Amino acid sequence: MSLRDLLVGSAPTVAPLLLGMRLENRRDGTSIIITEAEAYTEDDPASHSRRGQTARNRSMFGDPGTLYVYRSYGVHWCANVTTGATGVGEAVLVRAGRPERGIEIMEKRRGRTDRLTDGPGKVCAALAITGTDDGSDLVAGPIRLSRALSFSFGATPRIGISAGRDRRWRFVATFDQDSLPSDTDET
DNA sequence: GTCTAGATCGCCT
DNA sequence: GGCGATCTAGACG
Repeated sequence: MSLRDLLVGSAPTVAPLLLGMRLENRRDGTSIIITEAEAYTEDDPASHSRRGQTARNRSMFGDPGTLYVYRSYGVHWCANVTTGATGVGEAVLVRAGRPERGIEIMEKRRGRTDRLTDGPGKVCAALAITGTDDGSDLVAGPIRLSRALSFSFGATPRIGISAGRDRRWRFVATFDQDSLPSDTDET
């Protein structure tokens, strides 16, 4: 399944799938591994798309895989991955990540060496994502989303119970060993 | 036209 | 835990 196909799904479905993915700025090689994501939909009172399309949230209604960037509190930029079919106002906010590559550059941008990307505004600051990137394509553009950790996951019956085994509510991820970040990447 | 709340962050106490 | 920074869409008059 292509990344684009994956992003056609609804935001609450796509959000957990973004965990473990890489978000990178190909202009300078900085990247993070996404660790927190939040879904926003059209019928969501907290969503910018709740009252239909406007000039600001236009990207949220764009093709799946579009980057939606907005300014928060007039100070910070926040990056979203647009999901759902074109014309549907859904997106997933990249809330936090783990620094992966170009850490020195990100440290310089953030003016510190700890907590580089543990908030949505910080993610954008570290990766130098701004309003000018709004509407760009996350699959082929300068700010790019890609599958970083090679893993598969499945749902199985829960362990150690006799009743309710038909509910396959145990979720397991299996990682490819060499796709895991090394310990030396720790922030 | 004016007011206000907001998907935040860093610094202050 | 509180607060100010600083911008914008939407609500209200």
